[in-house]
Amino acid sequence: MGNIAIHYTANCANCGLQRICFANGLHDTDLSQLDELVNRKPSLSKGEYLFKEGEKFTSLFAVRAGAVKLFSYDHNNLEVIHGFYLPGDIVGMDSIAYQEYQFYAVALDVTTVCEIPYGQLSDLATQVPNLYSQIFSLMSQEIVGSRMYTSLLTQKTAEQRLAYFIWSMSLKYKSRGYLHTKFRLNILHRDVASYLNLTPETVSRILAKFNKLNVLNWKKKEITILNEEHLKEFAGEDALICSE
Amino acid sequence: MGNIAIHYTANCANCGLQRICFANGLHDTDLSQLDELVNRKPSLSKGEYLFKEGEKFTSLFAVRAGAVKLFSYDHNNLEVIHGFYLPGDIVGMDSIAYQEYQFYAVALDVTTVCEIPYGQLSDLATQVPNLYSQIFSLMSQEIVGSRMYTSLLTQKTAEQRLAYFIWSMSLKYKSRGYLHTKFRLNILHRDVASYLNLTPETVSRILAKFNKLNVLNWKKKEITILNEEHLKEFAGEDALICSE
DNA sequence: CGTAGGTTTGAAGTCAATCAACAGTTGTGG
DNA sequence: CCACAACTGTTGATTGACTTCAAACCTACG
Repeated sequence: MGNIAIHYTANCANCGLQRICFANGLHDTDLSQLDELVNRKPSLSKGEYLFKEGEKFTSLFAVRAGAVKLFSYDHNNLEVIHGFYLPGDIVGMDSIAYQEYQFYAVALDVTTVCEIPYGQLSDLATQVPNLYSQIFSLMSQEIVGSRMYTSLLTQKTAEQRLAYFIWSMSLKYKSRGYLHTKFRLNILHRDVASYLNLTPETVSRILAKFNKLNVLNWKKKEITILNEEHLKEFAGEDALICSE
Repeated sequence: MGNIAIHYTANCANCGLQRICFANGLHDTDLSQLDELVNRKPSLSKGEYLFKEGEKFTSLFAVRAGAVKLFSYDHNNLEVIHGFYLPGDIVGMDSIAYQEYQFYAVALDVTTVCEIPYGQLSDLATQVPNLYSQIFSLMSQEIVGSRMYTSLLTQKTAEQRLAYFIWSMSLKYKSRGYLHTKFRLNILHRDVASYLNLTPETVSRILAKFNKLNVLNWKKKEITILNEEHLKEFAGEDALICSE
């Protein structure tokens, strides 16, 4: 069961995610400049931190593989989860305004990221206006995404929230070209509950219901969607905007 | 009771809000360039729209006086309120990523705004790196602010939410140099309820309680805070970060 | 001065949380 | 590789914070 190390040089030009990363809309020459400042780290294993709350803000991170959760602690020292980041997502933009990271970011699985030093990105952008537009656009999407998340938590029932969450994960995999009706999602039910502002008990009860109704099955980190239409209905008719 | 029109030329250099607007940290020469692209509109009266959902995105708006609410409609055609904007706040940043405004923005009172055409702002910023930093910073603050708002709605009780809302309004007036224990706030209880994800009935009941306990009084658009310490306690010990 | 929209107050209802007990899963050390 | 401990997930009974429904009372403004 030894792994054979596959050796190739990752770069922005050959990255399958460039359409949804900073690289979107850049010319080849600009792309190679962006490529040069990206620091490609070795894989993080489960439980390793990208950054912690209060640390000096230095870089943004683009997720290339795996999954990252962003969280803080409430006054009872319980985790409050602000989001899950999958390949193509950018982590850390909320910390630009401040000198330090605002939250904790931890790998949920074996995860690879591109580290993008913010100072250098910012410098490069002064020479590449398209890059600025791209950063603005991503930040603006983050604001709208955050408003939509708030609507999800406040306007929808527990059942709708969970159905929407799973449906949007499925959509994400679909947009990345993966199978979207059966995929691995290494997120604890407890963490999903926290993200959706529910208790693990409630999540468990709703999953039991979905399973009974043959809508979907979530066992051992593996999600199987059995009835997409039905799932969408549970998510609520006026499905929220999904950025991708 | 006729008004005497006071005639003077408003500009960024003499604006009392420059520290919290885009102008923050700019040199005099850059400031005058920013000043030139700002379009100062005549006052809006109550009920006039800055923009509507779906309209082409052209400009950001800095509130100079009055109040603006940002909202959309839910599936029952009821208003969902995303925020209130007071002097010094910037409206519209969530729409940068898209070609069109994402929400409705309406004046709640007689309101004056500076219209900042986004294309021109963006062009100017390519020549003035400090301006870029300032835009990034404001957007990043908007993201963090949005996360904090979500925490408020999901982690706090109805009583804490309302106490925090009033307390943060008071702080805002304080930071702008106004009296912070007695001020006019032309926001309907119904709108506050919507913003805090409560019903008007619940807001009414809690205000009755605060009034009975001599914590504060909110009658006829006028808020009087009688016991600041007590109000802060009702808002919850680990008071949320307030950006200003 | 009258009326429509906003607010208040009380009674009844509900969704999801909490509490509690058990079952299944994972990971670790002997 | 098994055994045990610690963690994670499930299920049922009960509770509570806020909503919903209903009706009366303001108050702003034509």
